[in-house]
Amino acid sequence: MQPEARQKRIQDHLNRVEFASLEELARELEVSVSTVRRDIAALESAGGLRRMHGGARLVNPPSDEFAFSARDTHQLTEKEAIGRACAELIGPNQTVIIDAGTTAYHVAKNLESKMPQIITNSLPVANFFAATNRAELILSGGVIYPRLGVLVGPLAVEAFTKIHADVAVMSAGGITLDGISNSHGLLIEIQWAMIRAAKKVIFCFDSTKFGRRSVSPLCGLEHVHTIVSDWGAPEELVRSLRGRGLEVVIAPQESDGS
Amino acid sequence: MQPEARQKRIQDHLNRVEFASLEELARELEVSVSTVRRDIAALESAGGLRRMHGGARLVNPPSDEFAFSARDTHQLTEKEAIGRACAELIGPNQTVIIDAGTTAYHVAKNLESKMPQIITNSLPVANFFAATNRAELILSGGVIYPRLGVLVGPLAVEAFTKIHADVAVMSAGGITLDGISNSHGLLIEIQWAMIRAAKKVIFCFDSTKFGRRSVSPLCGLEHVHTIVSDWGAPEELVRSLRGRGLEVVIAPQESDGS
DNA sequence: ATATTTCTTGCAAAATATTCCAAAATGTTT
DNA sequence: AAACATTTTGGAATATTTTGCAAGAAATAT
Repeated sequence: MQPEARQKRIQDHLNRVEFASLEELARELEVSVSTVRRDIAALESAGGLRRMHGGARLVNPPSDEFAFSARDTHQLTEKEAIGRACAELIGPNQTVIIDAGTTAYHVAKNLESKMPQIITNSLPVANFFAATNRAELILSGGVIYPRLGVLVGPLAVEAFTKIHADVAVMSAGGITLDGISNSHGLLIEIQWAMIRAAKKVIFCFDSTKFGRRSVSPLCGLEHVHTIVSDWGAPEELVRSLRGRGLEVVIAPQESDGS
Repeated sequence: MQPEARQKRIQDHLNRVEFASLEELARELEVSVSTVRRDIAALESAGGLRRMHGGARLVNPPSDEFAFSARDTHQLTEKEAIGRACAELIGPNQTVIIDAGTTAYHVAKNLESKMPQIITNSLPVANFFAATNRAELILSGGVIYPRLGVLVGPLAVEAFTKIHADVAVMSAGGITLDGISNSHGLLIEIQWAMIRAAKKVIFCFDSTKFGRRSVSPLCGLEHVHTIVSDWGAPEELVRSLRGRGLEVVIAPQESDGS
């Protein structure tokens, strides 16, 4: 097989899995590890991927988690359903804040057709729209928090205190009747700024987050207007939330396209 | 079979498979490898396909990836050499501003070992460092300029007016004795802010940029401390620049660990 | 700390490209 | 149809590129 064809296959493979070990690629392409090594070196120069110890990873990953990780695919269909349902709550040409985090990312993916103006501190969201050109995307400044691809720090907070938005699409680590909490303390201050900047606040939780309390409390339920979750959300808690005057949207299980 | 008909079959075959090896084509058309070789040579000069080691490839692949700023393969080896040479000018633990643009991107790729603090408005640079903790990366805010993955606008300018850096690694569209110019007017204001924010200003140009003048003037040479280019830079202009007191670094053609 | 895996580098073997030439095929003229 | 000129083809000898391997260096894991 010719080098260029092989390199294209490597790039394609990586576009699907985001990270691949050399051995994996060598087995798949039926060439030696040395050859794969040379190929990914060439591809790195071209800029499509980045060489890592043990393999190669995509430079602009479409999501912030490795797609091959089994743990992620677990909640994937739920998050996609939530993404579709939440996107329907958002009208065309609105200004919408997108929080960092996988669930909010799935909402963003469904927003393309609404010609929105998006404001975010999430690198994956930015990458998604940088490629498509169907939305105006404002990225907050900040320092990159390595594992998550989130922008944090004073620059990020400041960006959100200076703007106003129609909607904020948020996600967090847990929700109880006492309020919403998140596991990453660094994000709390930014999320606060997001909530204050938006006229309407939507929180997205996959159903495993219900009744869970993470380390850092984020805000009380009085700051939230709408909650979107999947079909697995505990009925009783949903009822209580509605009793508090919150709109709770449950995404339907069936998927049309996938 | 006549040559013309055979060449048409080759082109058709390639339109289906995108890549084809010589042996494959020879078998399919029942002619010798030599003949196929001559045919694809003819087709290449006609422009329908591109010849490569082992076979041929469609010149215009149907599903070519979206063109992102970092994927520009023009003057690739030169830019990589410039990247290596320029990285050597930067000390460990420095605060470095990296301009958006392919040449500056190649500098960034060589900076990881220096434990730098990087400040940039380039999404490709951010993506490159997104998964490492060997560099602290600060991304300016701003709205994404779609094709290039650059952050522009007031947020971006403001981010650079508020910070200070040891070095700024810049790139631009052209350099003459009158000064430096760039083709994207949107970037001028940001680049100005970068230059003001840095104690030392390094400009990287591949040699094709010498003597070229782009539409928007950016700054005079008095704001520049160092210029890095490749071995193709015109001697006379280099001498003149040195006469003006500028440090001019010419990257060596072969890659050696100097 | 040591042990293991992965990376680099240099080299020989294999695969592919280039150039040239004679045989075969095609076209032209008598 | 025969003789000749022209083009095309297949193949051989020689460069060039690519590939796989192995030993030492570097990075990561234990």
